[in-house]
Amino acid sequence: MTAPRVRFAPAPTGYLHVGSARSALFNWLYARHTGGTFVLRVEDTDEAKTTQEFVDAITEPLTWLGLDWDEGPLFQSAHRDRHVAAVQQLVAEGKAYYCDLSRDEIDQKAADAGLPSGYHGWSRDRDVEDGPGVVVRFRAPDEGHTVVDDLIRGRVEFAHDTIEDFVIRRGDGSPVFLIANAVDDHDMGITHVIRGEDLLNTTPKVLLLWHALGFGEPPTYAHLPLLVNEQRKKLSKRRDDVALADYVARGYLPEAMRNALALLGWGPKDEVEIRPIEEIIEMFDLADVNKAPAFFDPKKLDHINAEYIKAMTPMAFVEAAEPWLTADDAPYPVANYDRVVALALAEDVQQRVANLAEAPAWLDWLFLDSIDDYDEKSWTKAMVKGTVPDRVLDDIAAALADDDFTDRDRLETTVMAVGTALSEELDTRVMSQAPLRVALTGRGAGIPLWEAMTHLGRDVCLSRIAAARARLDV
RNA sequence: GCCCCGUUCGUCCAGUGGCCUAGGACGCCGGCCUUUCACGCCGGUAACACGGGUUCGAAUCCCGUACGGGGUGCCA
Repeated sequence: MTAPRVRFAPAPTGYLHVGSARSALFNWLYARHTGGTFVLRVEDTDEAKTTQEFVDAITEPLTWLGLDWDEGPLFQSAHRDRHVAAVQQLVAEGKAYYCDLSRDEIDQKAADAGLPSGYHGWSRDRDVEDGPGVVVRFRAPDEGHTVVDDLIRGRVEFAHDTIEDFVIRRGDGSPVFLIANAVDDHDMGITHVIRGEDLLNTTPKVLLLWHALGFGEPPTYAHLPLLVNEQRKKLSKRRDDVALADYVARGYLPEAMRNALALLGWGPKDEVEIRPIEEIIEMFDLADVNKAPAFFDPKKLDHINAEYIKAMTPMAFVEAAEPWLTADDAPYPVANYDRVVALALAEDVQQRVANLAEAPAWLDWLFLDSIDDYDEKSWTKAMVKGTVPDRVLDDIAAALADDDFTDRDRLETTVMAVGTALSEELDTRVMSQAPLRVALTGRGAGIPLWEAMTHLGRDVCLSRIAAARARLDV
């Protein structure tokens, strides 16, 4: 048995759809699992010129995901002569014919004849001459059926009388994808066609052309279940996040995205979901792919991404997060960003974020010149409803007045001691950390204070405590 | 309308005739840890769409019904 050759054949639409990315991934997994070849082919059959920008919109996300291809990108448009020749061959052999009927005329004829809408072979024997606006239709068999032996779905039968004489060349002379697919898959020696279920219905047409062209043994097909949204509808560009680039922008890691995508329609038998791609390649098998559509759950993606983030080294995390940490819209003056500080606090941030884009919000107070906006609820809770916040702040300021702020443990001990002392004096529980946190960060929750305080430094800490204390008296 | 596909916890997946009083993960709920929020740990919630067969035995095989989805273009 020869090594499999699979292909991922996206249309150049200007972005890579997550559903397409999943198809690409499954092709890639199958190729890597079997030691086969993964071919990238851009399906630019239509008129529209394929610009470099549109090609990049496909290759960049694939590269980001780590899905390397062995051949390509090949362009369907480059083989147009072959496609046209195939059409001519079919016409010459009487297996296809010219038709000059417009869509309106076809609808009219169907209505007049009381037939279901659609084309009913009216031009088969009209001997239409080729010319501008004239299409070529394939003479579909009237009887019998075509069987698609699908690796995922099993045997699927299509009765020929339900397949109309479909167009294989447009009025402008351009071949449609059906014939281009048959010819290219044949010429490129593709052995397995792995794609979305939305293409299942087109398969018998391609097979019919394949055999009419005398191509011999056709590829094996495997139709993947569709990716759907919460409403169980096919992911649509309009209301769903379908562009892979959007996920990149929101700080998802390629390894996490790839892992998450691999879990849609397939799952490892040992039930360990988050694992190295090498293991997934090892275990992957098309025969194990599910048939039912899968909802791409953002919550699950977040969880997987969070796990990958926690597993990163602090350095790797900071480097990966820096595009967000140093973005123009960061919640602090970007010039204040300090990698050393980010690195020192990375682990605390890593266990709190689901994606890289969330990182700046946890570190903002370290890079802000001063706290100008206190979170209202936090302020109320710690400073208004809290127990003697004024005393807490005063005592902390006094206790820390001579500290050099280099020892995180000492800072913690000192601050906690203030709470303990006050608790005894007033015979009630006094929390010293809450007012301090609000004074320093403007919020009631966040990463641990102590290490961060050593980076913020004595002067900044003390002045923020004083600022909060002053606000308390207003 | 016609053609095709599908149906295991809310979601994703495991399960390919007996190991299933159906397992894991996410979510959710509760608890522990904690002078923040998280993390972590422990526990709980919850499903074989329905009806007929076949079989000693069915989530697993067959048929039907219901529901959902996809396709019905000179888009791919």
